[in-house]
Amino acid sequence: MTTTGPHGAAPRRRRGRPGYDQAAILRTAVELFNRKGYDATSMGDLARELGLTKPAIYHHVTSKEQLLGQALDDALDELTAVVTEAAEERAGRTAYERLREVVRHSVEVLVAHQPSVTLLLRVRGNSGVELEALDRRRRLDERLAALVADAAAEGALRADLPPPLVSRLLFGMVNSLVEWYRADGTYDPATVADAIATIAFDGLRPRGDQAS
Amino acid sequence: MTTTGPHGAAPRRRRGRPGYDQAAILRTAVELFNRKGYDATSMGDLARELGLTKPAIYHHVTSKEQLLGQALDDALDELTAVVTEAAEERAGRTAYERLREVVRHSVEVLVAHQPSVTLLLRVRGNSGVELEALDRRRRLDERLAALVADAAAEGALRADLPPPLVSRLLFGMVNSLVEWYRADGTYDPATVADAIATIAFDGLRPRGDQAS
DNA sequence: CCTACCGATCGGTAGG
DNA sequence: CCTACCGATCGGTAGG
Repeated sequence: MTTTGPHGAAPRRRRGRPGYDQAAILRTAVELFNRKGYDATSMGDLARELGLTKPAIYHHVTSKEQLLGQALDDALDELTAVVTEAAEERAGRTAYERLREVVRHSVEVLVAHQPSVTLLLRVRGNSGVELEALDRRRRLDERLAALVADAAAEGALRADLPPPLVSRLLFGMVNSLVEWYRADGTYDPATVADAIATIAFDGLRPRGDQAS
Repeated sequence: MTTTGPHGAAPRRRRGRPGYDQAAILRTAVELFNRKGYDATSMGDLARELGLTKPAIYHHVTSKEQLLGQALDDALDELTAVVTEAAEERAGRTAYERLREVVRHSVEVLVAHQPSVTLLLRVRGNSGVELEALDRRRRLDERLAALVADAAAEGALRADLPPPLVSRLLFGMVNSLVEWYRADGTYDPATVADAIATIAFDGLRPRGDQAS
């Protein structure tokens, strides 16, 4: 990213507009991809939003698909780290405790990386980049399902619900965050993480218990 | 679906190819829209899938957007019916009981109308049809939030969670169904509805007593 | 970083 | 003269 760069074509002298770097273009692109959908967003839309011409974008970026791939990698790297961390904490912690931690850390990642995670959760598999992302995501979901199964095997989860179904619904609730969460101060991430854990593990009904 | 139909233009004599009716084209279109995304699906794709030429489709359908609009209306009509039904049951039923019924009926609608509901949940607002659907959906979400607030005011839900947040998360879990549910016999709708209600209201941790 | 374009494909419609 | 379509192409725009 300094002097010459790998292409020999890196800008040595600055001329004209101050210019954007790749990261700034990526941020704007991901924001547009989420607002309109990836396919409905044209490189012309992105150029207008940036105040550049369409060809100018290709000075910083090789393709529209590359922008998508970088966002998906960001989301997947972060989510993978959450799951891997929990797996490495095996010593001295129950699966239930690790599952609760995964839920909490997942919420933190969803909030901190909401744009790229939102994009990930909407991928349909229309290209090589998308199919690769779907595959990585599927492997993540399998590791989460295994963690839920371990917690159930410990007896920490009620036995009358199939663990794979529980995993789907629990992380379905977590993932639904990206559809409505706004970092506008209404709820901070810890409040949301607590609410999800409370609903999922303890239930909405007041404790002390009664039946309908 | 019988003899003449409401338009007076029902086919009295068949000639040429057997032909598709509007409903069959809509079904195929919605399936494609969900598989590839609305914008990534061309009318040419739809024509190929149906074994027709592209102009032939326009014999039955006025535009691509009309197909989208019909699917979104189907989903919204069904979901509105669920919420309205619950509101009309006010007499003699608590808000908590009605909320549980809404969850159950929502799952049934999501399963029975999965293609159109899936489409609805992915709408971005890129056209007039989409903006209208988003608006109807927002009004539905408000009615659901009001029902959750009523249940909380009754004391049926724990007081330490903000009802608007509970509503988001509860129906986020319900809606996540469309991302993975397959009517392949793995889980029947009643099992899924029970699992969601159990997780949300009673929690995943084993209870001293469980009645439902 | 722009002007000027390309191969292809888009949603939709012409005449027959 | 109708229905159910076809081959071809419209004006614009996509990513590059």
